[in-house]
Amino acid sequence: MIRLYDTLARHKRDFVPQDPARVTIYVCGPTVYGRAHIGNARPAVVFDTLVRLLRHEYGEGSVVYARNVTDVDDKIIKAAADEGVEPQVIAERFEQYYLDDMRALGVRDPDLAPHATREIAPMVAMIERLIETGHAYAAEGHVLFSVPSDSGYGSLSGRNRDDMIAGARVEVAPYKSDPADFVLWKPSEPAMIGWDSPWGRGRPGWHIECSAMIHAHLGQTIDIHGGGIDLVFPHHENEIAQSRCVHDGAPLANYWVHNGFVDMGSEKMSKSLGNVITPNELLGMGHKGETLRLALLSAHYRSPLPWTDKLLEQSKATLDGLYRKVGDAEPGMIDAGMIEALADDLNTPLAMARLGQIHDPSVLKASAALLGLLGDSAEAWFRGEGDSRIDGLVGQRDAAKKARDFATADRIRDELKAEGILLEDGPAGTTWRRA
RNA sequence: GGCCCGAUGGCGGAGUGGUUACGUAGAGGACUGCAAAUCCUCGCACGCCGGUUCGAUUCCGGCUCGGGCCUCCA
Repeated sequence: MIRLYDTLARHKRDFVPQDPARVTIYVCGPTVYGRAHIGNARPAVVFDTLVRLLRHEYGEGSVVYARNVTDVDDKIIKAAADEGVEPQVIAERFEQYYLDDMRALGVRDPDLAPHATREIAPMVAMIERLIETGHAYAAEGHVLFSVPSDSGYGSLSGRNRDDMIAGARVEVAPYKSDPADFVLWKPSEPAMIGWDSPWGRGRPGWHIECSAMIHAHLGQTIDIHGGGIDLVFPHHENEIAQSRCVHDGAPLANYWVHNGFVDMGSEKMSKSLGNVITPNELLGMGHKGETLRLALLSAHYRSPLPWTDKLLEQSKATLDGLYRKVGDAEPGMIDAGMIEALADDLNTPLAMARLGQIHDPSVLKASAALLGLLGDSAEAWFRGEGDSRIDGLVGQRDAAKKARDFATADRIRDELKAEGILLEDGPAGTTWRRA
């Protein structure tokens, strides 16, 4: 039995899917206007791990995982204008980068990747329905969701309308009939990307996108909805309101799962704070994707994760040890203790501890796969590309050692060490690996 | 101001009302030509003050500090 902390219920709950043969999970994906940073990578890795666990529990083909791509958005429009290209050019470029970066971290592609620009019709239909039922209204080319029309509003984030208005930091637009109302549709100027609609040419608001695509691809009520903790309000709160009002009160998701932030120094990593580091940069510095993945899984997903060089060192050292142990084993049985740890609200640190206790290499290999780790051969992990020059030098040193010319042997070893090649003399001869 | 989290050994990080987390770093030993790897051993860790209890790092209250959200945000 898998247990998950449900943000809506505010405690851990036994996970019971509506249909074990079709478990549905939707995670908010990237808005593709820039390169993903390591904080953006956390939900991708966390939910990839959750999906691996679900597939193990319910069967490979019994889980439908959707992660959307927001490819129309004001930041994309701005980036496109800055470069003098169409928004689509920006969106396609950064989506590709995103996929490349996430794959490098061992994140498998989702089953479905709906794009906002390809799903305008369902969004318009949903907005029309909201207007018909009195939950939305058109004003000055905009369509707004009427928050006072939804009595259940605020249940996810735990805040009421008065709190929101009292704490509002943004000026209220004049066309809103209530300060808490949010945009479903906004007008586009003639030169700007847009679609025709009953309310004139325009583009969708951010929140309606997810509601409409979830309904179109996964159904009225899904099992799990995931995303970063910052999406709880307003994004997910608004999704809930839209979907519930359209579907006669049916819940949008039965479980709400949110990951915590990656911290840089003493504050969160975010583009607006300008303190980001990207997987792309880290990969370029010689760190391996798997090291980044382990680092992201080293804390429980709901805790903040401080990102430091030391964390990367320690993650790398841990993987070195695990790869030494696993060698070139074929996957066998999965360790029950590891599954138990993951099933308890995806306790990856505990799962890692269990992993370290496994002695059988084939059990280790199979168990680590559930975390998306140890997928390489030890050979590939330690050496990467083969290198005949190094093999030659190792041979020379071997000969020197046999002749008891340790000065020469040590010189060769030191020279290789200077370029990051470590030699190890074992009973079966000398092996080398990259630091 | 409103709402919500967290505080564990050098570092990262689980967990538990009374017994070893684990990883990483470090110390000592074995092994080794020397290293590396490996194996063995080691370190009075649970923010502060009260309370409950035979006993609290673990439960309750207060405090201090740190962090997040309050319509850009994973």
